[in-house]
Amino acid sequence: MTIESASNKLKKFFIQQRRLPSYAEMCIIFGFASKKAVFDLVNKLIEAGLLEKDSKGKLSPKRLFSIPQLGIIKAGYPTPGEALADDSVDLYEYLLNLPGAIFSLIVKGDSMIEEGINEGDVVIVDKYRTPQNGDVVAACVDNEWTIKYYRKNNAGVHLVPANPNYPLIFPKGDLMIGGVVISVIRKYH
Amino acid sequence: MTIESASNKLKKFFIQQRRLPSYAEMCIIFGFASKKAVFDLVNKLIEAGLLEKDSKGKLSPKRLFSIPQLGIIKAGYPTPGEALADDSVDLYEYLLNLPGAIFSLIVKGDSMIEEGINEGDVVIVDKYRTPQNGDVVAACVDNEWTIKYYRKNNAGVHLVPANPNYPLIFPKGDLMIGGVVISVIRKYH
DNA sequence: ATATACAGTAAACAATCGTTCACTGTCAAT
DNA sequence: ATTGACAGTGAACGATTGTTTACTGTATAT
Repeated sequence: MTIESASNKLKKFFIQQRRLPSYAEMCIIFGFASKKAVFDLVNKLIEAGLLEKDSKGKLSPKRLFSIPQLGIIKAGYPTPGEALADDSVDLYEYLLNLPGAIFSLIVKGDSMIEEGINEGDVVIVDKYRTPQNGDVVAACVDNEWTIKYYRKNNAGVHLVPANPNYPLIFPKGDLMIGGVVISVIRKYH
Repeated sequence: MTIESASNKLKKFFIQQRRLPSYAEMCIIFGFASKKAVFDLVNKLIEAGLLEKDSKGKLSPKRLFSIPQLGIIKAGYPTPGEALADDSVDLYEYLLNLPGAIFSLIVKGDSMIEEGINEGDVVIVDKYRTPQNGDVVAACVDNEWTIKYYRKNNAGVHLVPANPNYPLIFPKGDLMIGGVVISVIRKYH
């Protein structure tokens, strides 16, 4: 049983059950007859930095779900750059740290395309954040949901699309801000 | 102790420890002196659909980290639309189901801005996916990393930026495709 | 042939696990 | 004043936990 194969099996279990298996369960997963074999393997996984034990000796995934962050990539001209860093970003942690009062929406249309929000993207909206000038907001204008820039001046609030082909929106009736867009997630394929 | 407050405390614990606390630990977290009080509260959380017990009676988070998906938002003109759905997307699950051989990069520059990839965005790259024509790829051209469209014709492979202000790249030397961009994550603020 | 290291088995350990039971107080309704 | 419903205490339960120890092969190196 290689470390690689073991960590994959733990990963699969964690995704399905949202917890790590006990040593007895690992016996089944790994095909061992003795918990000692699991015990040794787990210690290797800890040494490899994939798992860790907290102060109470309880097991938890450490790097099991972290995505190695290789550095900064130039999207403009390729420029002489430093070697890719060996850092790692924990998206797991990032997502779990989102505030409590959030919801997500699937974007349809292209009025925010110049902001880099495409059709099909998922936007995550914080309900209770107070919108600042220039924030991307999900708003309900005259009973329809839309996603636009939030603008406020002494004339009042209006909504601006990032795509200049679309007009500004000056809400005639009621304007309800559903929340401020705090994250955009796009999945290719 | 309200369900709301309890689930927030569990959430906080899970984010820090990547596991649910035991009933004894919950006593401390919730401020109870008896595990029975915890037992009752956990049952309420299960009834509320926030936690669940698997076939072995082990506790795991259910909706604790799911983000309610309220539906589809029009980013173009506000159009008469259906009421927002009461579905829910589990980003937690989405992230955990990413393939194994991935890494992430922070984007610098604006050559992919028309694809909706902005400076500061995090792109997630699958190392081993075979790039198709039109895929966004992270490539190492003449020893520099860059992110571009992948184009292949009978003349060979070249890289195309989404921003027309930048030139096509015909690799003189070696071209190494670091991988295919499978996801883009942007965080505002 | 012998020694050494490695990987797994099998059994036992105290500690902790989730669960249950009988009980205590507190509040609201009758 | 009495009742009933809640919410929590405190102690006890068998089961399971992670860990340890002694042992068994099997392969490699000397």
